[in-house]
Amino acid sequence: MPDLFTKLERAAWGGFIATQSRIFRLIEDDLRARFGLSHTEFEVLLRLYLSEQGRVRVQDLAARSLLSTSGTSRAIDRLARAGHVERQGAEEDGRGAYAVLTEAGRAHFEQAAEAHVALVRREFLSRFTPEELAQLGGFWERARPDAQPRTA
Amino acid sequence: MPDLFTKLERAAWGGFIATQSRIFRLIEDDLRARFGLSHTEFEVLLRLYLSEQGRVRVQDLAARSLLSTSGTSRAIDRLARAGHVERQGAEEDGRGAYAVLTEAGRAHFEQAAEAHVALVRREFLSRFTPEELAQLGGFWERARPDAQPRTA
DNA sequence: TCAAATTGCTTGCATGCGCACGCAAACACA
DNA sequence: TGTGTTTGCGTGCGCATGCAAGCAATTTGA
Repeated sequence: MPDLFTKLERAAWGGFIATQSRIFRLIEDDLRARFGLSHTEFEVLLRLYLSEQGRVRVQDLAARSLLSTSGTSRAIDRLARAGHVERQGAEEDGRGAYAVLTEAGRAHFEQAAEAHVALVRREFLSRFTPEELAQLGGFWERARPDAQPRTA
Repeated sequence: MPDLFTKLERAAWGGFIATQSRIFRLIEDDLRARFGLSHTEFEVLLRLYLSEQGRVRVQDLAARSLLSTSGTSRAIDRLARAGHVERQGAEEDGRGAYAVLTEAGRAHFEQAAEAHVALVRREFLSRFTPEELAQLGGFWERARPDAQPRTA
């Protein structure tokens, strides 16, 4: 491994890793300290917030996140204990369950989201010009699984 | 949050997140399935491999990784059980302990590292031209904590 | 010189996670 | 309608992790 990557590759990949781990740690710590939320819980609240009625089926939450169904179920447990969401049986399917954002949860999330965005701007986005941001966006498009490598 | 980010920001930041989580998942799964290693354990082996004598003090390992001292201690436990490393008391300090790479561990790591590099190339590096890789490297420099935001 | 403070590492405990499993509801289909 | 299968969710279990505490070795300082 010491020489398996070229200098160029090391700068591109190693920097990616370093940046990612640094910023994620900051986000985790900030959300936990100021809002009592894990990144996972924040993601769940985000999905609920973006949804029409502020409610989403457990399964849909799991599918959209990186969490398993059981992990999602437990995240909802924690959020429910904190009063941010409530469980609600699905009328149209007796097996199903909704997680529903409470008013308190909505307010709490809005504050957390604002802080989150500020942190991402401060630690990441603000370092680049608009042109560079667009360029980054283009890079990520090409990093997607279905995209083709340069040398096919 | 729905409109807290601009389109431009969303492309740059959201793509970063998506790329990161996708590739890390691939790496984790591959290392686990083919080499029985977690990313954490791989990191520990890497540090040992890069060291002079194939041995590093527990504390130094912890400082370089994202793991706590206790987490490092347990990672060494697992690697020792698998025969990849051995513990060795420090001659110069009776409290200290080295993790030492065994020959088997070295061979195992070399294979894992090769596979790791291949995966990173296939899923990430190969998507970019050398110029773009250099550009990415430059971006990560500016994303470092000590770097200044564009608009100071 | 020797007791107090510090250091290096390990261990008990609590937490979050995924996997496998269980239960109940829904569906398929004869 | 009845039975076998599938689906949606929650729960038991094992594992990895961080924090706080413990233990032994070293360093400090009067």
